[in-house]
Amino acid sequence: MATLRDVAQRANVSIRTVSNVVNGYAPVSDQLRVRVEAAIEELDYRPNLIARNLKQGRTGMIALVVPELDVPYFAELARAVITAARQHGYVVMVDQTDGDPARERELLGRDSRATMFDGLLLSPLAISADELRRRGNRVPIVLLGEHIFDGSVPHVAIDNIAAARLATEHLLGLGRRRVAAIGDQPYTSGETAQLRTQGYRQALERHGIEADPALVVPTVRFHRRLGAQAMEQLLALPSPPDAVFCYNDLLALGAMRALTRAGLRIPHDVAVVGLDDIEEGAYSTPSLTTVAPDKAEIARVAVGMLVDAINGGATPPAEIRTSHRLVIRESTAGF
Amino acid sequence: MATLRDVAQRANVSIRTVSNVVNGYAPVSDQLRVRVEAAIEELDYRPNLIARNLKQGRTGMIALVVPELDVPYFAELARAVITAARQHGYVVMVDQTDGDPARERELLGRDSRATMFDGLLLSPLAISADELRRRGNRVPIVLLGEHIFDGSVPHVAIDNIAAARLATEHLLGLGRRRVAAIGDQPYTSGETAQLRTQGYRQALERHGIEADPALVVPTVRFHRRLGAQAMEQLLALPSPPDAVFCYNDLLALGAMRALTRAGLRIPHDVAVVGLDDIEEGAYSTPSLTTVAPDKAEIARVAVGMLVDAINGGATPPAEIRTSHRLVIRESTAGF
DNA sequence: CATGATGTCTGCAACGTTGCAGAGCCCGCA
DNA sequence: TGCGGGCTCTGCAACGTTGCAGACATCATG
Repeated sequence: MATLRDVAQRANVSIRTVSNVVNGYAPVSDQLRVRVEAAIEELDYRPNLIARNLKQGRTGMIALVVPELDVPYFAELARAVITAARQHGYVVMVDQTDGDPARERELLGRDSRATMFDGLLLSPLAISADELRRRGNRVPIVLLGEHIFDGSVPHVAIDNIAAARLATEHLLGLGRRRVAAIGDQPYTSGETAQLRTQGYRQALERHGIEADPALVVPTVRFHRRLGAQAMEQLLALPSPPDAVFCYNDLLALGAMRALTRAGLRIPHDVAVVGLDDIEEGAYSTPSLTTVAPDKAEIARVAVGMLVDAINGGATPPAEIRTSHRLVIRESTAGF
Repeated sequence: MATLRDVAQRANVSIRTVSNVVNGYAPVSDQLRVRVEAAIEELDYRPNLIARNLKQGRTGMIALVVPELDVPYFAELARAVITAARQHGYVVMVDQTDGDPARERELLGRDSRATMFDGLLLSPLAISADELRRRGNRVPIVLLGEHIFDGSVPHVAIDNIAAARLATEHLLGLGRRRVAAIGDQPYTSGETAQLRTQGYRQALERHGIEADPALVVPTVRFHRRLGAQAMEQLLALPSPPDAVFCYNDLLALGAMRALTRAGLRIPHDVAVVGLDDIEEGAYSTPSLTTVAPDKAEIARVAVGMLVDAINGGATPPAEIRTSHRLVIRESTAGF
């Protein structure tokens, strides 16, 4: 690989001048510029970005860390983040933790590659705010999605309680009275799920319906298969539900699959609502009513905050609530 | 951020010794090691990876470039690549081109960030082998997926002709005789699609069935909506098909959606086969028969070749065919 | 013609790290 | 006691780039 030095030698100018030509910094006479550009061309010189990064103390890269990249929600979010980052001149390194707490913690550890990035977008599953706070002031971090939040780390998420309430009230509005919930996670790291359960309960309460504990089915993760299993469990109840709010679309798609297999009609026998608005739900049979977070907005806001933190240094840690809306499709609207 | 120098000062040793402790290179006495480690701890020192990279001439990062990250196939592939790369000690920068030829070419251009990576995995849509060859010997590249190949760039893909033939013959084996194909791309950059069309034709030929041009519907891209549109077009024919081979699962899911909406039964009226084996197809209603490429194998082989090229220097450009198999589900097997 | 202003170009140092070669020390052995 | 060898530790230089300060030439101006 040709370096600035090689080009300088060939063009018979100083290294510095070549650098000036490459970056368009200082004024360079046309004569020299032409000569330098010719040398660049002949040697097929390309700037060594690593050296440039070292010198400038920045890489122009941010990292996006998600649990699983092939979960449609994260894939769609990743796409939005890449697009948003690009508009600020950043590229995105995507990594996944497989939901493994140890892998999440690696990020904060001593040998983390985090120093290669100007900033970090993290969608945490297991890591606590406490751990994050203790990490000292290193690379700027913005959290994506809900998590216990103590004000020390900026984060961007929808209002999970309101979103869950909206979904549940939609089902109640259809006249359903035995509304189940799939996806609760009543243990430490399941804050998002717990908030959604709160929203679900609030909606029931507002309609004067007593919550039936048997109708709230926890799942360790938010995958199709677990949604199907949970639905089967609900159908086996003495008095099965006439509607289900699933904490994400994958659970809902799995639940619909189980309903169909059981010979039940959606929404006639059981209405289904999801959350995430992944593209798959718009094409499923039946198509899925869902609460849609504005992923582009999440990405835009999060990347914006991160870039501010990178440039400005001290942005006040903020907790941003992005918008969501109900998208009504066949799974609650007739077929 | 503390540097080696800071730690060295605090521990009263040379910079070099600190470096040795950090990297475990030379033997260091326990006494010194403890002192250095204490200083590291107190200053919360972390190695500057950019400087290390510059010194060592490698970054430990490879880039994966795909058209669209939220297309399930690419998301699943990306996950497999990240996993495979991790086992070689590499992390993966994922970028997407949105299928924009200009964005693909940027990668090879002078100001590309490609110099930040030790290697490049590229799933090209628009770029030609010719352009790739001309790029001179820079970062090692391995291509993913089918593309016109002249032996100058290594690439990894399934045998598209065989895969398409397998799908089509499965439909013919069910006794279907009007087998349609959705997804042809009879223009420059559509080599993958063209190969699948060849396989489709070969299967028809082997069964002595004359190909009906009206049954081959091209689509500009491989998305659900286009699959639905193509299916509607086929249903409008005077003599509609009794089976469809879709060039990927998304097209197939869209097609099934159109069939269901039209009140037709799958597979009773029309059988459907896709290609890619995305998880979504296992949970659709009906679930989707598909030809499954071994994505883990693709990732493993491609990353392996890339790492070899990075280390060894000159690996012979090879064209690797990875395996595929037919996964039979409800869309061709009764409901 | 002297002067300063302007316009080009350059050398030096530094970013933080690691490779290399060698310095100093201590130990065991003759 | 002297010497060689092994074990620790260190200083220097370099990776390829850019910031800075300044050198030099040219030009306009008084």
